[in-house]
Amino acid sequence: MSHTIGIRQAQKLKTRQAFLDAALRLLEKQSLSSLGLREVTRAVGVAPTAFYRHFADLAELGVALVEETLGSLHGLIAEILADTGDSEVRIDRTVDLIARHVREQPAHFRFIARERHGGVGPVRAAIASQLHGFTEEVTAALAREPVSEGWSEEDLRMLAGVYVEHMVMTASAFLSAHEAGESGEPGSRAEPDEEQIARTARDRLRLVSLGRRHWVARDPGHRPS
Amino acid sequence: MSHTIGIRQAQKLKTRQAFLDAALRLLEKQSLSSLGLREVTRAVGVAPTAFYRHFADLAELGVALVEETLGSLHGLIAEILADTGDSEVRIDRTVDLIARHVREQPAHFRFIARERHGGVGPVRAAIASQLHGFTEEVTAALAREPVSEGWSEEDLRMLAGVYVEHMVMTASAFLSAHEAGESGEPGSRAEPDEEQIARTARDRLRLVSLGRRHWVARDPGHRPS
DNA sequence: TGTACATCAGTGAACGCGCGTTCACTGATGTAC
DNA sequence: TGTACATCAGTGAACGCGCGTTCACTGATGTAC
Repeated sequence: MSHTIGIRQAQKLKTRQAFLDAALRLLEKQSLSSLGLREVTRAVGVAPTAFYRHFADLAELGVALVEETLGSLHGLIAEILADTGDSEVRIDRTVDLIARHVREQPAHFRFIARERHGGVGPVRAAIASQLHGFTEEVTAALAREPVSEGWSEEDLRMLAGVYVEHMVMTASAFLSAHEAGESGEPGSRAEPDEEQIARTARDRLRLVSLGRRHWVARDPGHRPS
Repeated sequence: MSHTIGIRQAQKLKTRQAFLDAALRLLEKQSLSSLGLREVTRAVGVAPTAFYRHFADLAELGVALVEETLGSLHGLIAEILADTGDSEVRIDRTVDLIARHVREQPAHFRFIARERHGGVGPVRAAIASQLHGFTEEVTAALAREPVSEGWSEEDLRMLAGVYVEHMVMTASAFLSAHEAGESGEPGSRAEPDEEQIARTARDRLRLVSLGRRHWVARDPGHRPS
């Protein structure tokens, strides 16, 4: 091989990953703006100062975490979009896919839900940028479908946005179910369980699907841009 | 009068309100979990210890803030629902109403968006409870409309959830527009302006409206509860 | 109405603590010859 | 391959600071008679 990465670089990457993992775990119970630098280094088992070899501050770590988290989701998006055909089956598969991913890596989804509107600007911006990218991907995929004939670019983008928002919202709902399921839920109001959430998510997709089928483009002369 | 509230009690309420106002202002730039007790008392202009005369901790203040914020929104919900008829006009009015409220009290909406999935449990619970209440109100209002004939309770609740989520989402989108508008926006990607957001919000409502019109209840024999 | 005592919203000093950041360092890894 | 120097990921002591919470207090307001 031309150049295997050195021991030093490999160890550095390992430590960096340890920072990301530890932070993600700590962020299950709190938000990024209340997370402490020393808290993270303590969890990793290194001196506080070691942190600065990898990140300038916690916001930078947060942005890295966004990229790791949402980068891994491009696969999910592709998987959903590949599942073609606008049938009941497709809707079922989509919702199951989201449910499974949330069950498998809840911390990642919780992090995104929490920081999407959280108190750390650069992290909010990174999430917004990634979600925007998802919407673009979905828009392009929708444009390829025969059903989309006659749809304007703007309308397709709107529809794609609905799907992406629905995905985020459904993931967040599944998370609430897990949370409520963990505690003895002595609360007054009964939390919906995973199957109820899945049913609602499917119905929402059906609703949107129906709307899509009957969509009529607005008069293009109205409010020309 | 039988019993005017005393000077002492009046002063106490005034101070309490000052706490809420100061906190809400500070929370425009950060999240509740990073807000400091001393930060709030400093903004109000009282000694740190005065805080404990009103709240046990910042989570309790947060919950009070949720009640103040979302309590004031019941009016908005009622206003939207009173605006009957499933027409273009109704959709326009609804979106305008949200836009106006967000413009008038952005801090309240930002607080809800931020803390809905934030790091403070009791506050999350309080927001969830209020939004659940909104959904119930909307469900009841939808049930009263003639169009809803043949709809199951569960389907109506699903539809109501879509409307409430759409409201929250639209409010949050308007907030992003204000944020981006304030800075010189040197960012790479151009943020949509208020009119673009409004147009997308209206289109989404149209999509849902179409779906509603063509809705067919699932086979009730499927998955009996 | 006037007086004597009770209440309690807000004070201010004091505390111990964990924070983020600095700095000079160490010793394993990398590189040039 | 062996040696001598350079790099740099991680160390550990030290710093000044603001935090949340405690406590005994003060003095205006409330109340009983």
